[in-house]
Amino acid sequence: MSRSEGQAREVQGGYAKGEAARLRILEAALAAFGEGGFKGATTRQIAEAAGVNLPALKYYFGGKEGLYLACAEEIVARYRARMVEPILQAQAMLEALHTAEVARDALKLVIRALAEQMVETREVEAWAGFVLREMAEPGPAFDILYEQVWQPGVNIVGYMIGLAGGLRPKAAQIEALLLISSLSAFGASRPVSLKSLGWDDVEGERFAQVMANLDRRIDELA
Amino acid sequence: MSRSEGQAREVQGGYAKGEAARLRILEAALAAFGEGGFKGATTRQIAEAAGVNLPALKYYFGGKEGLYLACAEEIVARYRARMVEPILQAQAMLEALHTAEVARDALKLVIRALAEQMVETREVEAWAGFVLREMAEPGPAFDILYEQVWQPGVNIVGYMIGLAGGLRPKAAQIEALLLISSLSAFGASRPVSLKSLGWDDVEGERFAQVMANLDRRIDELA
DNA sequence: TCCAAAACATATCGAATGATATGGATCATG
DNA sequence: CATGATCCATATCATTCGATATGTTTTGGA
Repeated sequence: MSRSEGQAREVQGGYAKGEAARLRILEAALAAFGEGGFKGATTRQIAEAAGVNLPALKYYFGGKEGLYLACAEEIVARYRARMVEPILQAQAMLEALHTAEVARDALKLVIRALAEQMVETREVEAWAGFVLREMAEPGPAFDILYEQVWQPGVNIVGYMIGLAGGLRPKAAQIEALLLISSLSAFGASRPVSLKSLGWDDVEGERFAQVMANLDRRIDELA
Repeated sequence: MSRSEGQAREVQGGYAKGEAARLRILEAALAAFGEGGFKGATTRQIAEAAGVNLPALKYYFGGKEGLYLACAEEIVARYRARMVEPILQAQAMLEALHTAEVARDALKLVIRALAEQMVETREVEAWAGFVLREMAEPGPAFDILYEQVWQPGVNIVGYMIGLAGGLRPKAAQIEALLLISSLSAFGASRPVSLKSLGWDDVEGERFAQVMANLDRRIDELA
């Protein structure tokens, strides 16, 4: 008897080989789910992309849905890894000097970090699709993504917008939603945005141009 | 021999009964594809929701993909029906008086019309999902939606932003993308936005609050 | 070296899905 | 009312998909 019910396996021993395969599967699944959503991606396609055979998915993740949830947790982990520092820094700035101007600078920091996540690599294009899809049509991973990524993000941005200037609390919340949603232009729907702009990437000077627009918008909150 | 190759049927005679069924199928398909995307929706589910049997889909639309394309065309038609008037009005305003202030007012008109489409009904929530999904991951209907809906929308908004104030042409294009994308907060991902705001709809006073934010943003373009 | 745990592979099953063959019911019109 | 076009229903096929039963190879520690 290997492992009990259809549950996923938990790493325990010092076996390193399997962990590598686990990661390959996770990576392939992130890309596949990000593109096609839960139903759009097939287990065979993921297995092939990861260079493993079909039962490996059950072996490591218990099945398709387990793999999907594991992807959500991985996204949360990566999001946190990238956002913890800028958010801490923003909070430090605000504790040191509690003015509207500092709030705007702190907000720029956070928005820049979010934007960098959106733009970074092809890999991120996948998880942006994953998150936005799950927010649009709640699936198995909705709760974890909403509570761990979306809601905290909207809250902190809304809070800072409130401190930043002339918006009343509700208007600040709405502004936070609009601001974060506008980032999706370079997240999930980036290919289209690039086509509209006649660009073929969003790096260097081009990323700076986008950030200039976002920064200007934050300055206008004064 | 009824009709030639797997092609869809074209209405010709004065038969009215079939047209009603055709519309029921189209409506059900819009909702289903809007929620789950091309692969996420099943033909049986659509047929049942429309109150017809399975072969009816082939009979009227030639198959699943034909139905999908018909949905895209229907979306284009509805979009045009709602946007033609505000766009004509905006153009008339600009022809009468070619100033930045008028441009901002004209832009408010167009953005309001777009926002109303996003907010309107549950029905629109479906096609917003349809369009955004197709923009995120190009499928069979990408071309028609991009050329007939997305690109013209971005262009006209970008043009007006350019007229509206202090943005250089490229910055105006970027701003147009950000502005339109921010509307998706109340389009595809509306349920989440409502949850974040503690609202249960976006009507009346609440829609006015959202529009106030958007209008303020347009005023700040000066 | 030995062996149990861990990792991988082959083959196949049952359900769901898109499609369609085939025939019957309904409708508009001469 | 007869007749062909239009519309609808039953039954079934071939694929694809997720899952898993079963057995083999590899790994790392005693």
